[in-house]
Amino acid sequence: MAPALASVEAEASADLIRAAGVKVTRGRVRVLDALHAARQPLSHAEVEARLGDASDPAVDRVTLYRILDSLVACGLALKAVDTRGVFRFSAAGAQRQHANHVHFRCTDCGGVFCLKAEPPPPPRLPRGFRLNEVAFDLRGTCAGCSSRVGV
Amino acid sequence: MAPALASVEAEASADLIRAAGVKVTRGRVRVLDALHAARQPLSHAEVEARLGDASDPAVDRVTLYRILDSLVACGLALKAVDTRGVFRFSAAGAQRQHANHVHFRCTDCGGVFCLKAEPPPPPRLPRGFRLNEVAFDLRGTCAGCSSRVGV
DNA sequence: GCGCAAACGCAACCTTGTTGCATTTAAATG
DNA sequence: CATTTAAATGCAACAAGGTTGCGTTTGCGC
Ligand SMILES: [Mn+2]
Ligand SMILES: [Mn+2]
Ligand SMILES: [Zn+2]
Ligand SMILES: [Zn+2]
Repeated sequence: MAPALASVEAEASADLIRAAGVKVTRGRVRVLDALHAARQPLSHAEVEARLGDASDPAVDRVTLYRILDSLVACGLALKAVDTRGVFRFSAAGAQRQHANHVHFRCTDCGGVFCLKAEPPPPPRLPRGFRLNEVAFDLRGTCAGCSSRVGV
Repeated sequence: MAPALASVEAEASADLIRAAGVKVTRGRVRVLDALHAARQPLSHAEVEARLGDASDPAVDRVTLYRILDSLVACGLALKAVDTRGVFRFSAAGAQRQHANHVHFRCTDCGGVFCLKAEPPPPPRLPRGFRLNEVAFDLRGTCAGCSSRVGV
């Protein structure tokens, strides 16, 4: 099990990056891997946390910004802004993953939880409005944060 | 034309603020006025620019942030994030209570439109989760932005 | 008018993201 | 494999947008 050499996922990411026509670097492979493994779009800070320990940053902060933008530029990742105004990145192809169900967003920890229920059909829109996406979000405190309220 | 005293619009804004149950201050009146006069949702910087000259700031930067949030909190304004991740504010229509209806959020201009439909009852949550707020948002392009696509 | 909670102004701070520049490296070439 | 070079990286400095803490002022109920 020890991943002494490149894992299968890392090889797949490397191939994607090569096919996209840009240089294959350790940073890009690890970041694209992280995006593929994630169940939700990740912020810069979240990618950073998944890559290296706080003591061993794995990639420089600025380099990570540039890696993320380069993956977007070559079409391997998507960039979108979240409700707090922070950019989030997802591996291309996984973007429609969360279109058909309800989400619970914890206002304490920022965590997103996918619920089983699917959103109801959208109401009729005024003339000229064009619908792109339906977001049915519940906001509150998740189980983890609720339990450690008083510590 | 010289607005030596309070204008008609300022009086209307003051009334709205009073009716919302919060203190009527010069800053709040001027900001709500600016939001009503604007054709598009305004960022903090844009409100600031409309209020005072660069030499005479009219309201403090931090106070303006707090005024904008207070108008949102009492339902007189709506807050949304634009594609750059910057918050934009718009005057709310007749409704002051936005928890009980669906919103359409224009991803082009950041505009928020209150729809008539009310959100469906939330699905059952996993054990330990505490619900605080339900947001049923439709995202897309508003009529105004749709029509000036090619122009 | 008086009193007080609410709002304000100011300084400091934080988070997210960008720019400039010197150094390193992927990978093309021979 | 060695050479070469454009692209990628690391680090420092910077910038915009937004928040926190705290002492002072003010709207407004009495
Ligand atoms: Mn989901
Ligand atoms: Mn920002
Ligand atoms: Zn619009
Ligand atoms: Zn509304």
